[in-house]
Amino acid sequence: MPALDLKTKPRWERRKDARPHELLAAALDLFVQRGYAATRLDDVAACAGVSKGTLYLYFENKEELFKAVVREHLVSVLAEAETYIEQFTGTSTELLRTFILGWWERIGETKLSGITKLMMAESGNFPDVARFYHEEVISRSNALIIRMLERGIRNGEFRPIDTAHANLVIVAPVIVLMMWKHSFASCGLQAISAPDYL
Amino acid sequence: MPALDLKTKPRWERRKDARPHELLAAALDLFVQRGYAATRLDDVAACAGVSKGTLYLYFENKEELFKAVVREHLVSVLAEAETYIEQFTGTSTELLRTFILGWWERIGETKLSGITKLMMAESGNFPDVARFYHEEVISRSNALIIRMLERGIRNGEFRPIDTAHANLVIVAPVIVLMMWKHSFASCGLQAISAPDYL
DNA sequence: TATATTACTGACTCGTTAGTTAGTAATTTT
DNA sequence: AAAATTACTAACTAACGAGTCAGTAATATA
Repeated sequence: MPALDLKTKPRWERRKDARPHELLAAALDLFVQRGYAATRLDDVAACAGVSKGTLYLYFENKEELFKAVVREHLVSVLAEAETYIEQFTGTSTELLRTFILGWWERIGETKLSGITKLMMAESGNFPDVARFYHEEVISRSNALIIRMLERGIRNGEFRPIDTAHANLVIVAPVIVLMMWKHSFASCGLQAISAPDYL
Repeated sequence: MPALDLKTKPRWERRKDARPHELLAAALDLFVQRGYAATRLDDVAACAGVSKGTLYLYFENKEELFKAVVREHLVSVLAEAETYIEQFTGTSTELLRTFILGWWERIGETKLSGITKLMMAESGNFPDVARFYHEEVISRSNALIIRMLERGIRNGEFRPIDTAHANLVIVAPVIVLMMWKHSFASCGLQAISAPDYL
C-alpha cells in the first residue's frame, strides 16, 4: 500500500530553456554515431531525458532538428572564424595556417567531423539537407578560404593563382583526415598525427 | 469486348538461369546509388523486371543479396588477382604497379567503388555485413599486398620494412581517390586524373 | 489555497518496407 | 491435348519509425 510521498522528485521538471540545448547535444551524438536516416527521434528524446513529444515542441521535424545541430555547432564556428579573419593583422601565410589548425582543433578532431562524414555518406538520399549544408557550410567555408587567398595575392604575398583550385588543394587533406578518423581509425588502426600531416 | 490474343507476349517468362544475374546487377546499381539501408528490395526486383517474391526465390534476405553482390563483383576480382600474382614472373616493383593500376581499372573507376564507399558509410550500422566484408574483401586484399611486399623483400628488391604499415600507405591513396569520386566529383567539381596520381 | 497556465507525456495514426505465401500462368512431360 | 510441374506474381503480415494530440502534472498567479 503506497503512501503518497511528498519528498521524492517530481516525475519530470519544466525546463523550457535547457531543453533545446540538451536535445541538440543528444541529436549530435546520435547523428554522428548512426548517421542521419538511422537516427531515431525516440532515441534522441530518450537520450536527452524527455519524450518524443517534447522534442516536437522545440523542433518542427527531423530535418529541422538536424539543421539546428549544424547551425549550433558548425555555422557558429564559421561565424567566429569570419570575424577572426576580419580583424587579423599578421601575414596571410600565418592567417591561413592558424585557420587550418583551428579548423582541425574545433571540428576535425571533435565529433563534429562526424557531421562531415555523415553528409558525404547520405547527402545523395536527402537533397534538401544537402542543399542546406552546401549553402550554410561548404560554400561559406570556401568563401572564407578564397577571401584569405585573395588577401594574400592582393598584398603580393602569394602568386596570383586560381583561387578556386587552390581552395580545393587546401581543403582536400583536411577532409581526408576526417574520413580516415571515421573509417579506419575506428577499426583499431593507428591514427595519423594530424598537426604533423597538415 | 477483348478477344483473347494468342500472339502477344506472355505476361512473364520463366528464366531460372538469368534471374540471379539480373537481380545482382540491379542490386549493385541501387546499392551504389542509394546505400545499403535505403535500397528497397521492391525496387531491386522492379529494376530487374520481376516481383519481390521472385527475388526471395533466389536470395534468402537483404543481407544475403548484398553478400552475393560482393561475391560476384569484388571477391571474383580478388580471386583473379590471386592467380595473376601466383604466376607472375617479372620484378616485384612491376607486379605492384600493375596490381594497383588493375585495381583502379576494375574497381576504382567502375561503380564497384560505390560498394567501398557504402561500407565506409554504413558499416557501423550493420555489423554482420561489416564483418563479412572485412573477412572477404579487406583482409584478403591486404594479404595480397603483403604477400607481394614480402616477395620483393625476399629477393632483395625492397628494403625489409614493416609490411603492415607499407600496406596502409599503398592502400590509402586509392581509397581517397574512390571517396573523392563519390563525394565531390558528383558535385560537379573536376575529377582527379587517377593514373597520374597513382 | 484555489485557479489558470503550459511544459511535458505516452499512446495513437499513418506510411513504409522486409519478409511470407496462396494462388496463377508458363512450360514440360505424358 | 491433358496433366504435372514450377517460376513467378500480388496481396498479405509484421515491425518499425516519423509525426500528432488529448490528457496530465508541474509551476505561476491570484
